[in-house]
Amino acid sequence: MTKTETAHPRHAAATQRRILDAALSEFSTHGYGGARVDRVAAMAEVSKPMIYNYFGDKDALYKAALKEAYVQIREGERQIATEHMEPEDAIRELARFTMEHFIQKPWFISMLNTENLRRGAAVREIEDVAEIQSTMIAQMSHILERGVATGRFRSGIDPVELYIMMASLCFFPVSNQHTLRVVFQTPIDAPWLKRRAEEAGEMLVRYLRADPVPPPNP
Amino acid sequence: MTKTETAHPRHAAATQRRILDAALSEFSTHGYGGARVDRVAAMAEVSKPMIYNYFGDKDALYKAALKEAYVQIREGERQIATEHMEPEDAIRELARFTMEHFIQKPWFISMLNTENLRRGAAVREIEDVAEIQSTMIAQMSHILERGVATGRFRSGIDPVELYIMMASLCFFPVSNQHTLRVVFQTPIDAPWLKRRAEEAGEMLVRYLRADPVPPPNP
Amino acid sequence: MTKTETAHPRHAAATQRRILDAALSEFSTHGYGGARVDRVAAMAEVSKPMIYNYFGDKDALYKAALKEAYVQIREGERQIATEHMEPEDAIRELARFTMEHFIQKPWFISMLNTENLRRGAAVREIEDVAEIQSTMIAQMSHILERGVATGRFRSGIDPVELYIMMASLCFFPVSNQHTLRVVFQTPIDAPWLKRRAEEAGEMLVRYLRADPVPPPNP
Amino acid sequence: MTKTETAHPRHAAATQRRILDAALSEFSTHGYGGARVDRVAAMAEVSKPMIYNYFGDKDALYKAALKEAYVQIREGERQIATEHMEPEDAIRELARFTMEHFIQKPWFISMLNTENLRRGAAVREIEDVAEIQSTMIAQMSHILERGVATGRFRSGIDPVELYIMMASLCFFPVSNQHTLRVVFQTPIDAPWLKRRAEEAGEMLVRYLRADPVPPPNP
DNA sequence: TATGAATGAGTCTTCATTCAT
DNA sequence: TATGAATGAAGACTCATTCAT
Repeated sequence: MTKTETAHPRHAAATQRRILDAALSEFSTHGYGGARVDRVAAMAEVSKPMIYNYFGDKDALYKAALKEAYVQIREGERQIATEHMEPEDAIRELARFTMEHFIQKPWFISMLNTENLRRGAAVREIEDVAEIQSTMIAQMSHILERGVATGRFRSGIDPVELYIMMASLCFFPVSNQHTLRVVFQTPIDAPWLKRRAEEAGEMLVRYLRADPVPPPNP
Repeated sequence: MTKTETAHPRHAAATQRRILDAALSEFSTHGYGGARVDRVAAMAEVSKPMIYNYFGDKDALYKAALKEAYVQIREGERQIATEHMEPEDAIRELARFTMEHFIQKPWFISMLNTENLRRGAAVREIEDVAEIQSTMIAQMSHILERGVATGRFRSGIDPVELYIMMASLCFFPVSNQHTLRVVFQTPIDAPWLKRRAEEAGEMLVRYLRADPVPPPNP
Repeated sequence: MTKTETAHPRHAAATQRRILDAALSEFSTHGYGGARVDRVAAMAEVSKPMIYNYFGDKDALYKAALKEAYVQIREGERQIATEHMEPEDAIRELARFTMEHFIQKPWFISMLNTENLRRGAAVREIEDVAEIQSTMIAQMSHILERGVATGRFRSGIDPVELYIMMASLCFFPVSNQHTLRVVFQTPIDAPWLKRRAEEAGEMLVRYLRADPVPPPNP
Repeated sequence: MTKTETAHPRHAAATQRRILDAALSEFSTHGYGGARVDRVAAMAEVSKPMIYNYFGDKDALYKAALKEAYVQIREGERQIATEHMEPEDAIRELARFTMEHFIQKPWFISMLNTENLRRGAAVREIEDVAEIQSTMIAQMSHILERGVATGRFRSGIDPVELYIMMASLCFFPVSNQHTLRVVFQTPIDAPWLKRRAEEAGEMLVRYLRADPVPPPNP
C-alpha cells in the first residue's frame, strides 16, 4: 500500500495547505468580520482545533491567507515575458495579463479590499511584501527604457506610478463590478472586462507616446 | 420643566439622521460583518430599540447607509460645472473633482468595497440608483460632444466607459492606499494623490485627443 | 397590580444579587478553574449575557464573589459583643463564634482556599479589604487590654497574631475536614468541631494567662 | 548510532517519575480544574499519550499526584527524632519541624486544599492513607506519655487532637498567607512564619502543662 | 516504548434582536 | 417616542482524549 490518499491523518503539510486554501476562500468571500472559522474547518475538512494548532487564531489565519494571496499572485507574475516584444505591444500585453489575473483570481481583489478596509493592519506585518511585485515593476521599467531608447515613448515616467495606473484601470472594473452593473445597468461580464483591458492598453500607450515633433518652420 | 435639551429630542427625523450618520460611519469603518449595532446606537446616542424601530434590522440599516452614501455622493456631483470650460480643461477638472471627492468622503469608497464584497446584494434593491451618477455621465457626454465638435477629441468614445476609466484612476490609489503604501513603500498622502489626479487628467486627455492628421502627400 | 415577583424582568439590582449569590456558590464549590459560567447563569436563573453585562467576565465575576464573601463575613462579625464579658470568657466566646462562622458559611473557607491557590491574585485588587476584619481585631485588642489590666493576662501579645492563632485553630479543622476524616478515620462532624472550638478557647486562655508568681523566698 | 541521549530514555520508570513530579507541580499550582494535561506533558518532557498510557486519565493522574504528595510527606516525617528530648522541647521541635515542612513543600498544602475543595473525592480511594501520618501520631503519643509520667503535662489529652491543633497553627499561616498579607497588611515571609512556629510551640506547651498544685492549706 | 496528528465536546464570550414599561 | 433589561443563537477558542504509526 502506497501513501494513503485519505484526507486526514498524518499529513501535517497537506492539512495546513487545505486550511490555507479554505481560509483564503472564506476571508475573500466574506471579509474578515464575516468569515467563520467553522466554515474554514468544514471547507478544509479538518476539525477546528487543527486550525488553531497550526495558525494560532483567526487573526493569524487571516494574515496567513493574505500572505498566501500575495504569494500566489507573485507566482503568476513570474510567467509574463515581454522582453522580446515591441514596447507598445509589451504594455498592451501587461494590461491584458493584469486583467486576466484579476479575473482568474478574484480572491486576490477581495483580499486587497478587505485588507484596505482594515487599514492595512495585517500587510504591515508580512515580511517580504515589498518585493512581491518587484517582477512587475522590473518589467515595467525595462519596457519604458526600451520605449524611450527607440524614441517611441516619452521619458520621465515613473514605472511604479505607471504600474499603479495600469492596475487601477484593470482593478476597478473587476473589483466594483457589482455596483457598476447596477448603477450603469451595463452587462459587466468577461468579454466586457477584456475590452476594458484593451482600452487600458490603448490609453497607456497613448499616454506614453512621445509627442509628435512639430514640423520645421519653413 | 420646558423642552429638555437632551441629546434625544422628540424629533424623530433628527433621531433617524443621527442613526443614519452613525451607521454610515460604522459600516464604512468595519465592513458589514465587523459592524456592531451597539456601536451605532452609542455613536448616535440612541437606544438600540430605536434603530430596530426606525430601520428594521441590521441588513436594512446597512441598505439605508449604503443608499445614503450614494445620495451624499450625488449631492456632491451636482456642484461640478464644466460647461464653460474648454473640453480638455473640463476633463482635467472632472478628474480633480473626482479624486477630491474620494479623499474627502472616504466612507464612500469603503461602502462601495464592502458592497462589492457582498456581491452587490444590497445595491440591487435600492431604487433610483441608476440615475445617481447621471449628472456625471451627462457632463461627460457633453464634454465629449464638444471636444469632438471642435475636432480636438476623437469620436466613438463611450461616455460611461470613459467615466469608468476616470473613476478607476482615482478610486484605486485611494481605496488601496494601505496596501500600496506597504508594497511600494511609497508615502501615499494627499499631495501624492492629487498628483495622481493630475496625471489621470493628462492620461485621459491624451487618450481622447484626435490623432494628428498625416500631412498630405505632395 | 403591584410589583411583579417574576424572577426576571426589570429588576436589575435583584438580578445582580442572584448572579452574585450563584457565583459565590459556584466558585466556592468548584474553585476558579472548575467553576462554570453556565452553571452560574442556571443557578441565578438568568441568561449568560446578563452575567457579562453586569460583571464583565469570569475573572471579574470571581473577584466580585470573593469580595462578597468578605463583605458577608464582616456583616457577621459586627454581631459579636464581648465588652461586658470577663476577658477569659470573651476569648472563649470569640473562638466559639469564629468556629460557628466557619461552619455556617462554608463558602467563605472555600473562597479563601481558592484565592490562596491563585496566590491572592484577586484580593490584592479589592479595595477596603484591609478594614474588613478590623472589628475582630479591635475586639481582640480590647479584650487583651482588659485582661492585662486585671493582671489575668500576660502583656506583650500582638492582637493580630493572636487573632491569626485563633483563626488557625478554627479554620483548619473545618477547611481540611475531608482529608482529616480519611487520614485519621475520625468522625468529623458538627459536635466534634464545636469541641475543637472549646479546646481552642482553652488553649488560647492558657497561652494568655499571666505566669504564676513564684512564692516569696522565706 | 548508539544509545541516544535524548530526554526520553527507554526507562519507563523514569518517565513515570517525571510525569508524576510534573503532575504534582501542575495540580498544586493550578488546582484540579485549572491543571492542564498539556502542561504536565511539556513539563515532564513526554508526549501526552504517555500520560494516558501510564496513568489513565486526568482524574487518575490527579489521584496519583495526591498520593505522591502524602508519600513524600511521610518520607519527611520519618526523619524527626524526639525520643531523646525533654517533652516540652520535643513539642516545640515538632512544631518547628511541621512548619518547616509546610514551608519547604508548598505543594503539599496546595494539594490538601485542592482535595478538600473537592470534598475529599480522591483521598477516600487512596489505600494506606490512614497510616501515613502514623509516625507523627506515634511520636506525639510518646511525648505525651513521657510528659505525663514526669508530671510536667496534664493527662487526658488526645494525641490526634493535639496533632491537629499543632498542624492548624502551622498550616493556616502558610496556606492563607496571600489573603492574610493583604487583609492584615503584614509582611508574611519565612522569618515571620518561623516565629509563628515558635509561638505555636509555646502555646502547645502551655496548653499541656499540668496546672500548678495549690499550696497545701496550713 | 513513544509520538505527531487529530477531534468531540465543551467553555467563555458576543451579537443581533425583543420585551415590558 | 423612548429605553433598561433580557436572551437565543452563535462565535472564537480550548481541553481531555484517542488514533495511526
